[in-house]
Amino acid sequence: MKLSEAKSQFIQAWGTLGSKWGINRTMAQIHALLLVSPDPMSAEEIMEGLNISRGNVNMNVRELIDWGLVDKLHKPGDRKEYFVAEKDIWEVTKRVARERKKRELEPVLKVLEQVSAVEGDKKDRNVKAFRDSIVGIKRMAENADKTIDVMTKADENWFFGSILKLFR
Amino acid sequence: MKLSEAKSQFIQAWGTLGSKWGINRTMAQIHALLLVSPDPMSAEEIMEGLNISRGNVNMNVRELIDWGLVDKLHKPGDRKEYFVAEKDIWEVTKRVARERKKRELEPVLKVLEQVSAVEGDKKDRNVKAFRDSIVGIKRMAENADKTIDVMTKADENWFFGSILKLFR
DNA sequence: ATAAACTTTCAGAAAGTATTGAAAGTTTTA
DNA sequence: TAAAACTTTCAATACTTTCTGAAAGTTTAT
Repeated sequence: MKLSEAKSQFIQAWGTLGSKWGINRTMAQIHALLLVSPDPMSAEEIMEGLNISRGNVNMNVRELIDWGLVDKLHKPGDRKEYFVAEKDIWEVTKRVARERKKRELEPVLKVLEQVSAVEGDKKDRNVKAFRDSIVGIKRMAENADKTIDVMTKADENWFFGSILKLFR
Repeated sequence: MKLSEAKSQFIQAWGTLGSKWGINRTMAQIHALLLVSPDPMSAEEIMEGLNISRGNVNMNVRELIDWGLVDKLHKPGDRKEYFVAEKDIWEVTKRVARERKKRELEPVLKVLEQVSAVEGDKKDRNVKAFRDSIVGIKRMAENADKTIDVMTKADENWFFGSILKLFR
């Protein structure tokens, strides 16, 4: 397989994966493009590489920077801005986990906390069913939350090594 | 807080979470509704509970059944179909993990395998950057894959207990 | 066999999301 | 200071996904 073909297949696949995880397809594709590029790329180059507009590049690159997955940099003697992706995949994984925890898990935990305060007669089966469900979900969410905390401080080999050894 | 209010807040939050994870909002809401209901519900009841159409209920319930999160059941002497959600959240988590692994992780692993076969001169920095990236992502994906295998066979307390103890 | 009770389908409508591209904004150079 | 070289914004548009509801399909009871 030729490099150009391999690249485009990978970019395609990364975009598809992203869109199944609530991430804009183009954003994931830009990320993929930068991941496999040996050098920083300019907005122009990204536009050409993916056949998308300037505005689209700008928006999605900004979002990637926001997630901590891409950095902006300047080359001496050049006024263009260039973009590089964080290449360490474990670092990428941790940043995504941290970000999603903050944006998604934490808000849900807050709601779970609130709705736990449902007033109630223990004999009402509706109240009981609700409480039981919420308690279970809350425990699960708290476990996930703690696990992410731990993971985002760990080294990759240690983390997976330990888990996989444990359950062998 | 009153039960009705708590329920609707929870359903709302679950729907929002779902949509951020690439799951249809309504599907997540139906799931939430069934999760907190003490009894199986009919299509009619779901329609009323969420103010959605018959077709919409049918489609999304089918999808939930497909994911193994909801079961169809019949009450004796009643020709309507009723639906119940799996209430054990650890079981739910494992089924979702298994399903997403199959639908998303495995296809990506296949592509990574394929594009690893890029032909290449080791001196070409483009080839080298591509290879390095793909190798890293592949290793990460394989670790995730194995971890899910292990998790989907484990008991909740054992799984989280062990991880959290390990990193304390 | 047929009517009633229920479920499924699916084309079109509505809602939601992403993209473009031209205009406005900013920074640098001369 | 002015113009060139870039970057950012955003209203309009295109695209994608979801939802509706009426019609078609299926099952059950008599």
